[in-house]
Amino acid sequence: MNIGTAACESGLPTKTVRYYADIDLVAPQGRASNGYRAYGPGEIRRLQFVRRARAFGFSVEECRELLGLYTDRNRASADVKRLTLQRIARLETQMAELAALRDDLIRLADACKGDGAPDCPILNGLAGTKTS
Amino acid sequence: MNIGTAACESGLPTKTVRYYADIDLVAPQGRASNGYRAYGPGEIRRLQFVRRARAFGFSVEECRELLGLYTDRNRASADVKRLTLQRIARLETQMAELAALRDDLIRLADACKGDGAPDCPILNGLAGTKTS
DNA sequence: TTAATCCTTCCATCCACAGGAAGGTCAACC
DNA sequence: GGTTGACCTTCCTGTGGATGGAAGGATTAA
Repeated sequence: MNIGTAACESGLPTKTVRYYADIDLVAPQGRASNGYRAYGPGEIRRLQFVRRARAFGFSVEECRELLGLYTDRNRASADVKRLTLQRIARLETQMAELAALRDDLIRLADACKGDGAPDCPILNGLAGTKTS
Repeated sequence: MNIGTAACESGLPTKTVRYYADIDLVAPQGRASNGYRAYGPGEIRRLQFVRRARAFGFSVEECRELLGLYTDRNRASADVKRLTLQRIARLETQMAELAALRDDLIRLADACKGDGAPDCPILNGLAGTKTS
């Protein structure tokens, strides 16, 4: 299977598949006589796996680790669960930070009439001037 | 005021202040005779402004726009409010996406006993195998 | 005087690719 | 046989927003 087909089957852009080969995340089976990368069903499965894990926000390095566990027949699901719980915790933190930001911005926006007046509470807020 | 002092006063790393000068986001007043960047109170205020706006998640380009409005005496607060509301909407979207991810991961993690057993529902889930 | 600190420029690095140039390969069609 | 067009290769550059470091000049305190 050429890289185009592999990309199509795995749902990844060709560039990404080539990139994953470059960084040795998912290496092709080998090379055809013309130098083309050759992919088999196993690589497709791994590419799909990485695509899903990336969509779940795992970094490429985490994907590498997950792939190792995925491929390892003696894998311990405890390790996988650990990574997943870490990822969940990171998501919670990110969400809390975003929520705090949003609340601050909402407070600023609420104080702003939004007309053409030159005195803008948002700018004052960002400038550190007291707003309330 | 030299760049070190300006960095200290504004709460930004020296490197970042220099970077902002390079990309012409906050230019120094001028240069001293020895070539050192010279900052005044006005620049400090703008650096602080950018630091806060960046902390609020505005991109550097948005900061540039906000700075323009901040500096413009005939600024219209409607423009500022528009940017802020856009930013809030973007935050809401991001949070919703993160929440969806988290819920999916929690569902996977819940299905996983987390023992040493080789059959891991999380890996199966990431691999696209049916889990429920 | 000398050591420490500060400043300058320039270059490299991070993440995870994306875009594009220059050129080789292959199948189909006229 | 020629030509188009799709596909493949490598290599280089750029993204955002800095950060780290090297090499070298300036300033300052002891």
